[in-house]
Amino acid sequence: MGRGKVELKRIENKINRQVTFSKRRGGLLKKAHEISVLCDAEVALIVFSHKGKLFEYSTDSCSMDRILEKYERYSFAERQLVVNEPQSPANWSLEYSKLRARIDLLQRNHRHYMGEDLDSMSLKDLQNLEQQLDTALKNIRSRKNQLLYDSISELQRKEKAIQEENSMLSKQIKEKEHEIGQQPEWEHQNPGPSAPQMPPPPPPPFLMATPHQLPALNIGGGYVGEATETGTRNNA
Amino acid sequence: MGRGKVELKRIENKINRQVTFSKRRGGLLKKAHEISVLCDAEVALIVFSHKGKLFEYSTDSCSMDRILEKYERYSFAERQLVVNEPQSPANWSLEYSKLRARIDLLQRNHRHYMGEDLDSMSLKDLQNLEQQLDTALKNIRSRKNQLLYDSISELQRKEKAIQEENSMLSKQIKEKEHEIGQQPEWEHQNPGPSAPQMPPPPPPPFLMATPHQLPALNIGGGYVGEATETGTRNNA
DNA sequence: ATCTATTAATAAGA
DNA sequence: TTCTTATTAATAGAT
Repeated sequence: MGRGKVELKRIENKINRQVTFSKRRGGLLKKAHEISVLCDAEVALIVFSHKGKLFEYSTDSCSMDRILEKYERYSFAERQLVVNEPQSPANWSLEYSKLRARIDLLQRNHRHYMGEDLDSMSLKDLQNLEQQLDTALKNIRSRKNQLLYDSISELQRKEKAIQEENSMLSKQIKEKEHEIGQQPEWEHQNPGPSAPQMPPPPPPPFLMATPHQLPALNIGGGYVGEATETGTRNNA
Repeated sequence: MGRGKVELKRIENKINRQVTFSKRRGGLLKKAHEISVLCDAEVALIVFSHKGKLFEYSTDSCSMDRILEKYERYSFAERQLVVNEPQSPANWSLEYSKLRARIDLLQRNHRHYMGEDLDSMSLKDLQNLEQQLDTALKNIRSRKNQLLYDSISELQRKEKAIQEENSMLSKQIKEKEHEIGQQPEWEHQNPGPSAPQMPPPPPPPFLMATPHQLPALNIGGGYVGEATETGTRNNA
């Protein structure tokens, strides 16, 4: 819109670029505000000019910080925060405050995840948080069950191996007896040397802990698992 | 732009609002990208829909996180929030690593709270985490219900006040009629001026959001709500 | 989602 | 920076 189409590439003329920036920046902030009001959306817009000057807009009902915090809650691709060790002493102070800021943010967030400091949160935020925790809880329980099942399988495997070893040993003993001759006392003490059916061992102790979370522990039968994933991510 | 001017206020029609949001969101992201390219600016744009769905744009040369980090640096610089700066240079390095360690911890923690990175956790850890999240979830739901009940009380209070005002006005009208003489037409238009039993108002809109989370909120009769949206993430 | 009549944004020029 | 104006772009309402 304007006297002539404009190609989507960096404007090389410096003056022109600055003028365009100024105009479009106004338009962008305006549109951000409009969608925020018209559609009841939460918008956070940050623009740094080429020269590094900061311009920002955020939906007034909540501050920029609040939206960024919310964003972090969503964006669980955690920032790995590549902080280069400050080189010169002049940078120390700056880097230090950066870290402090980040810690504050994380801590605030964490308190929310602990179900604390909820007074500042809106109903909608609470609902989102609830959903996230619910999903997390499902994942955690799923993982826990997986560990339990693994343990059980391992124990069963061991049991089987030991039983087989047992049979083997019994057989060997019998052979020895035949070679050397009868030793009736032994027979008495080991009445069924190769008894094929031993009673199953008691369940491992941790199974007693939370019985209600293991509704269908069909050991040796089909696998019972649960798939959980609510939060999906689309990238276009 | 469009068939008719549009007033800068919340679009009350839900369908309309959603359509407009979808269209303008596209426009906004596009314009953000354009200014970013044309003018060589760094842009970070975060939009949460009314329902809490996240949309974002950030200048590709640097990630969203980098821009947000930069923003925080600016923001904090402006607020001059220089937190207890370490005093002697000898301490700086130490303090710095301390903060780093703390951040790493918080981040790892946060992922666990999101139900991620669980492979490294022991069964005991998982059980603890489960317990904590369960408690947190209870708090959050409790707080949410508190908000809902507060809203309801407030609405009921208002309703009562309005009804009383209504009765008062009706009474005044009747008195006027007596003074001036019969005006039967009025009587017809206001059939029951001080009707003591009005039908209950519909439940407030937010009640429609998550029916299953409000097991006992039988206010003004039953209702049927709609399911909530899970947090998804789009990147354009 | 697609189509257009309109309005809004803005490029270029002053 | 600001104003003007010719043009393009965005989009409201309808389909």
